[in-house]
Amino acid sequence: MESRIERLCVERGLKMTGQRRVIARVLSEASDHPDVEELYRRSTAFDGRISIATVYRTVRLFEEKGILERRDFGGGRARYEPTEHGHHYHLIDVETGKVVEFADAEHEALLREIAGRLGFDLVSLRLEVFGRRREPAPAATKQAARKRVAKDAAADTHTTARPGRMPR
Amino acid sequence: MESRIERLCVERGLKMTGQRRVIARVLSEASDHPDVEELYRRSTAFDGRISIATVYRTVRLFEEKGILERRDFGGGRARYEPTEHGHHYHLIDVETGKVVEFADAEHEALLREIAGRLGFDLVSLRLEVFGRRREPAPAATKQAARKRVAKDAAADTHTTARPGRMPR
DNA sequence: ATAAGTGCAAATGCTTTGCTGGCTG
DNA sequence: CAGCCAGCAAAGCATTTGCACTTAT
Repeated sequence: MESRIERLCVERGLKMTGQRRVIARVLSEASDHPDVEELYRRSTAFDGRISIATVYRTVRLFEEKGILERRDFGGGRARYEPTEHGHHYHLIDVETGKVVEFADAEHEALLREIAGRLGFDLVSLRLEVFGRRREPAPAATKQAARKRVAKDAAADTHTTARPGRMPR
Repeated sequence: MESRIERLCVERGLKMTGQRRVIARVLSEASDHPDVEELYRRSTAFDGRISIATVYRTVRLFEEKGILERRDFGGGRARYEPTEHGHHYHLIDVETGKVVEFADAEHEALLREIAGRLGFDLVSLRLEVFGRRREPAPAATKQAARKRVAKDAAADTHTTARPGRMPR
C-alpha cells in the first residue's frame, strides 16, 4: 500500500522512483526524529540500492515541498520529522538524547507580542528545551504510569544532543 | 589597559599570550555576535601573527571557562558573545541578519514548569525568534525614535541567518 | 524520448588536530 | 626550564555537487 508520505509526494507531482518510495515509507513509519544517517540505515534495510547522497537529496526536496521539517537539536546533524499536527516544540533529554514533544499555546502569542513591541512581525521561532529526567519523586502511593502529558517520544536517535555545542 | 575579558582570563588563571590578549580585547569591544571568521578578521587587524586555528582554540577555551557563550543562529557558523548580563534571548531580522536582544521573565518560568509537568528538570533552553521589520506604521504624529524597548543591536555580522536551514 | 533522478567520488565549508618550534609562568 | 601555546597544514564531519548512466512519465 501507499504510505502517507508517498501520497503527499504524488499530490505534489513528484516523480516516484523506487528509492523515494522507500524513503517515504521509512519516514511514514518513523515516530521519532531521525537524522540522515539513520534514515539511510533504515532505507537500505528495505533496498540496498540507495545511496546516502540520494537520502540527502530527497530529504532536502521533501523539505522544500513542505513534506518534512528540518530540526537542529545540536549535535551537528540535522534531524527530520514529517510536517503535520499543529505547532509543537521539543524537549530533549540531555542524558539520552530522546525527544519529547509538547505544545503550548501561550508561547507563540507571547513571542508574537514581544516581537511586535520590538517593531517586528514574527516570521518563525526556534525553541528547544533541554532537561534531565527527574527522579520519580518519593512516590506517595505505588501508583503506576500516569496519564501521558505529552506524546511519548519513541527511542530517539543515538546522537545524544547537547545543549551548548552545535557542530562538533 | 586591560580589557574586561582579559581581566576574566587572568582571574581564571589562563596563561596570557599576545594573541589571547588581542582576541580578548576584540571580544571586549564587540557589541554584536561575531563568528570566528569575523573575530579572526578583527584580531589580525591588531596583530597579523594570529592564525584562525588559534581563534578557534581560544574561543573554545573561553567558552569552557564560562567567559563566552556560543550561539547558533542558523547559517552554519557559531557566533559568540561574552557571558554577562542576565538571560536574554535573540530576535534575528530575517532580511538583514541583525540581532536584537530581548529579555522576558515569564519565559523561563513558563518553560521550567512545562518541563516539570513532563517529568524533567530544566537544564537549559534555546530560543530564537525570527522576524521581519514592520513598516513604521502610519505615524500618528511625527514623533521620532521612541524609547528603546531592547538594547539596540549593532550591525551584526553579514552572514544573514535564516530560520529554516542550519548547516549550509 | 526526455527531463529528472541516482551512484559514486570528489568538492565544500566549518572546525579540529598532529606536529614542531616558541613563549609564559 | 617545563609545560602549555601558536602556526601550518592535514584531517574530520556533515552535506553538497559534477558527471555519466538509469528511469519515470
